Amino acid sequence: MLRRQVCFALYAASRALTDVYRPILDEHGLTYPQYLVLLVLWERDDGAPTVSELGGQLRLDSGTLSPLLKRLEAAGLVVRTRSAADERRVEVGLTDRGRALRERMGDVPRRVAAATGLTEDELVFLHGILTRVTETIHRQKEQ
Amino acid sequence: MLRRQVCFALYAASRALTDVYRPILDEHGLTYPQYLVLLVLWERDDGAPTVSELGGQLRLDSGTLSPLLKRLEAAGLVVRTRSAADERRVEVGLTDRGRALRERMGDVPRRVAAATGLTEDELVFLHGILTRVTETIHRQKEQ
DNA sequence: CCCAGATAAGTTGTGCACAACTTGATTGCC
DNA sequence: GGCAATCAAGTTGTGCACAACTTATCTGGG
Repeated sequence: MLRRQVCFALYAASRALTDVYRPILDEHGLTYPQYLVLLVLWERDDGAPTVSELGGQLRLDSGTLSPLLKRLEAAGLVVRTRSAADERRVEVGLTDRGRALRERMGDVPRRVAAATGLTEDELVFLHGILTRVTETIHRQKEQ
Repeated sequence: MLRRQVCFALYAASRALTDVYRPILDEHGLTYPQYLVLLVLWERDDGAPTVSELGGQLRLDSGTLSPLLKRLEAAGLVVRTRSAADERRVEVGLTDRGRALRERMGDVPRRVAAATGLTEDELVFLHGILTRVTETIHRQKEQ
């Protein structure tokens, strides 16, 4: 009964994969959600996104992001600055240390993918199906 | 970069699906992990499993389960009793109220599956791949 | 029989997630 | 220009997850 539920499979797989990340990210003193935030920042080093923009990409709200970003700032990886144009916004930018981390963590995705034991094709397929589930759900919620 | 990672897709899909469960489970005053515990108990109403056995099925430790079970007990859905044979163990059994809930929640899986927008075949395939990922990871960890 | 090591559950502390709320800034309608 | 509605970020409170530790019980080798 439990074993047949896709939802449990998804929940268990997500936690199992986080278990794979944990020791790897721990070498850099990061948690998985912190790593995700850095991925977004590395991707668009041009303009520093606001907390909301980060939340839009990761689907996390300020209740989660505010303390997380405070910890990343305390670790010297990001800086938070009030926008001059709109004082409500807070822009999140990388420090040199945060930027430098990108190179040192370049092999993380490959190491994790290897630990899943899936082929390239399976990973692509899995990615497609999961993304579709997520988008279907979010589309329904907006209506 | 972020969008391409299977791990993010898995993390996002898992949270999206929990979002689908939340309002449905909320009707019964349950959280998703609490619902999973009840699924295990409903499945084997013969013998009351111990905390460890529950943890083995759900891959959760006593640090997570102890307070969760205390809340389920406070809600009148389960009872925890020290095993007579081995006083270290605590057996988790259903109350009448906990058993009765099974009927009332019978349509939950169908309602959630519908919200994913996936076909039956896709759900089966997704389940297979996710289970395999989880087991591959856990097998590696044990070695 | 005894006690060292193992085992089961619980506790403590940290870090997400998320709901509900607060505070301060901005926008649009009049 | 004034102010109600909106919006961005942060705060508070609850409930997982999980590591590290504590306490109580059990087991097996000597």
